[in-house]
Amino acid sequence: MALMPHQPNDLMIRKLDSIFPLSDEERGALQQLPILLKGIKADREIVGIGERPAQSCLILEGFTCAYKLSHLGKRQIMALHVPGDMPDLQSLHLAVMDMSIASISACTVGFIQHEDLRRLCERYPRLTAAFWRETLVDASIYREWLLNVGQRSAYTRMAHLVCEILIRLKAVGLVEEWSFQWPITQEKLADALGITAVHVSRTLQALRADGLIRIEKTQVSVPDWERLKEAGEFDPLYLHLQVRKGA
Amino acid sequence: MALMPHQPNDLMIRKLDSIFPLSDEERGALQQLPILLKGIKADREIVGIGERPAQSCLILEGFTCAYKLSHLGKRQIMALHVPGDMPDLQSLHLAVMDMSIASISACTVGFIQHEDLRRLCERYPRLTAAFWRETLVDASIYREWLLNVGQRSAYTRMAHLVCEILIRLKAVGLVEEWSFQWPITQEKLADALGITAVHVSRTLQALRADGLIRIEKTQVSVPDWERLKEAGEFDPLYLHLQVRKGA
DNA sequence: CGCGCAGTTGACGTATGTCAAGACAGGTGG
DNA sequence: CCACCTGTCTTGACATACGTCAACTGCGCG
Repeated sequence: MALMPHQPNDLMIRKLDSIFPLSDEERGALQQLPILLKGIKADREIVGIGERPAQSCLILEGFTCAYKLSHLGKRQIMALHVPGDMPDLQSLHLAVMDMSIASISACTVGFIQHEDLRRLCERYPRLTAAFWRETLVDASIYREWLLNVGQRSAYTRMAHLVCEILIRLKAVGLVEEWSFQWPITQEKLADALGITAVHVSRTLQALRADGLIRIEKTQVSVPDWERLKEAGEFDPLYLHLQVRKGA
Repeated sequence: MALMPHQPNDLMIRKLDSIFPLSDEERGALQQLPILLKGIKADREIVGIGERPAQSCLILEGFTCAYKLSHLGKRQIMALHVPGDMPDLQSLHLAVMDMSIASISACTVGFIQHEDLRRLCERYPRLTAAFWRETLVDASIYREWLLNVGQRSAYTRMAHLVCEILIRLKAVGLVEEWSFQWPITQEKLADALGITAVHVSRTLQALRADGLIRIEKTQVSVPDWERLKEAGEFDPLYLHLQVRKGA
């Protein structure tokens, strides 16, 4: 398994280092950062809207999501998080949570005190930049989801989401042979895509019939990446996975 | 007029100071920041997707928007910017633009070199935090728009957008008597809300018929704020306009 | 004066929602 | 080990918010 749940600091260090090469000193400082591990069952709220957390969390295993409710009780999932993500890093500078974070599968989460993060940022400005950048990538993903939900058909939207999750999981070593574990119900997919669960069912069937995805239990496989990418109008630029060099 | 286009630094200082009280030294440093002014006509691209800007911009007068296109050429406007906003501050840490910025009315924009911003941030960590926070508020607005586009009816969406613009303009002193200048076409509203221009027309008529808004040329008036707020399911929490005190 | 863009209106089409019934699978208790 | 139960997914019939197309109006600008 590429994931190392018992070394949460390493997961964070590897992720930051991959786009923002760290010095030994910075690496050492991150290694020292206290992270409190916690196992969480599926469908549990981790942070609620309106709260004022004194810590941020780091996903180590499993999946979480960020969501809000409309007045009619309809839920919009605004982001899905995979291992390595820090879903509420924003709370470091925005006192009040404007969304809720919940687990969508059983997961392991690490908690980091804001106090510790602030100290770290004060001493290492480059780490500040790295964390800031993380939140900017989150924002970029929100923008792409807006395009997805606002302008694309259910079919394209779904294909796009599968592409995104595949690439993000690949980046943390959780994809093998174009195949990955993705324990998510159709109802949650519906909330993420802004359609109904019934329509998710039909849309997935269409994607399967077209040979773009295969699903067995919670295992998703992509037999033809190029075709899925095209169907989802997917361009990974918005994930900012590399610091693209040159002009 | 509350706006001072000839003192761009002041606009920025006032905005940052209002949520993040600045020391005299920080204020002085911001005052020194070179800002290059430029007048821009309506419907001009200011920064394009794929570019690698060496500067960020600050809106001084008028309105701009951030957008992307789907493969079918449909446009999603992901954000509207009002005076005081920095639409592409993100480019400070994300090398490649993942969206385009364009004027939606004639406007005055100030350009700030990344180099200068970086120097400023290195010397004044609290300013780093303030700028970081700005980008976090942008992200929060994207999230609310996702909820808006994904889960609410056209009628509610439109009411919500009007509420948001009113509050944001109010924050920079551009609202008088629940009334403000908003030179935006219905086609652009359509692109922002993820509906068609024809449907915008009908929706605005419904809002007018219900006495929630009045429109004369480019002047928008809100006769009954409480009712509009309710119709738009609007809660300004997500704008993070104050650092809410206490638990 | 007239061109052109923005907005309006009506008729009609459709992607997606709603409701409701049934199938299936996984977990639990007897 | 079976029986049951609950949550998830599927399927069909039908409803609707919103899209599409096209014609028309009005107004600002050259």
